[in-house]
Amino acid sequence: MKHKIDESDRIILDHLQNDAATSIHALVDSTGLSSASVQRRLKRLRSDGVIDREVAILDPEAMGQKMTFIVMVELERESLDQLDAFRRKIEKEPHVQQCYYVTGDADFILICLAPDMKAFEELTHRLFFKNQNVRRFHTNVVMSKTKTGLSVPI
Amino acid sequence: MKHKIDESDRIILDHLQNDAATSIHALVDSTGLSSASVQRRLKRLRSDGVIDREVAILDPEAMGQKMTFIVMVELERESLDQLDAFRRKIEKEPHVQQCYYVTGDADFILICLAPDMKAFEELTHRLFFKNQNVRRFHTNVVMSKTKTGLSVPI
DNA sequence: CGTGAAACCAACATCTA
DNA sequence: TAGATGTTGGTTTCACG
Repeated sequence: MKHKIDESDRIILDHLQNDAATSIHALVDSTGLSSASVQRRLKRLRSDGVIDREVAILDPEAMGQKMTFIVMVELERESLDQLDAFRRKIEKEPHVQQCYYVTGDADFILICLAPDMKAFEELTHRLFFKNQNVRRFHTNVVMSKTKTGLSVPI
Repeated sequence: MKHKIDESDRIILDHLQNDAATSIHALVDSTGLSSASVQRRLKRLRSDGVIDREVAILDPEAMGQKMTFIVMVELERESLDQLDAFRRKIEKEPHVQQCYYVTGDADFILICLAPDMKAFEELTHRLFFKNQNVRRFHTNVVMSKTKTGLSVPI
């Protein structure tokens, strides 16, 4: 459970979060460990949840999702029930890519994808305007993405 | 280059963005296509950049990055040079996971990771306080992550 | 459908903190 | 003593032709 991550682990993880298909042989080369040892470490890193999952990153543009929006949402009432209700709604909405519950003026910050403005407007209707518990929301349109990904500093 | 994505592609991509290690056989089953066809499609999806890359998602907590911050940054002057300079700085900073250039009050919105408050404070010094061109910045601390990932709606 | 490469797994001896 | 390592070898899986 408690996983002490040493230098070799770091090397392995650094490779994998750039390319999940890195061969064991390549990891053997860069760590200096044996193949068996690398395999054991990999297994542990996965089962301990250090490696959460391995996924393909798709290009949103190519998938027709040409626009990205960052939305700050302020709720009317912040009871636990209301928060959960909102979360559940978000969970089911594929156009919301990320959702953070935060301190400060806003309650939630969302990152949304949509094919165009019209689609986004419809999304805001579904999620916010029709939702009594949303006091207000504020949208920033993304002009360009300087950095994406979910890389963790090693 | 221009990639027309049909229903079978969608099925394939949907699987892969949940699990990059999905076997070709599994894709054959869910698409009804032949093994060869799935392989061809896969190859094209990759070379056309629809599949940008395949990566391991690490658990930030397990890596000692227990805190997440969302930072709105407003620049002093928005000349192209200034924007690029800022971008370059961000690019090199591993603790900045994502960076978006946006419309609205803020110029940039960042998502940052740090082990603790102290480390984040140091980050703000490096990136913002010491930077003449940053007029102001505003931080939201993430209390919980309702939704993470970079999944694209299919 | 067959083939070869790679990943997987188990067993055992060694080393050391 | 408990845990991690390297070696070996056998088995399985899977992509690819």
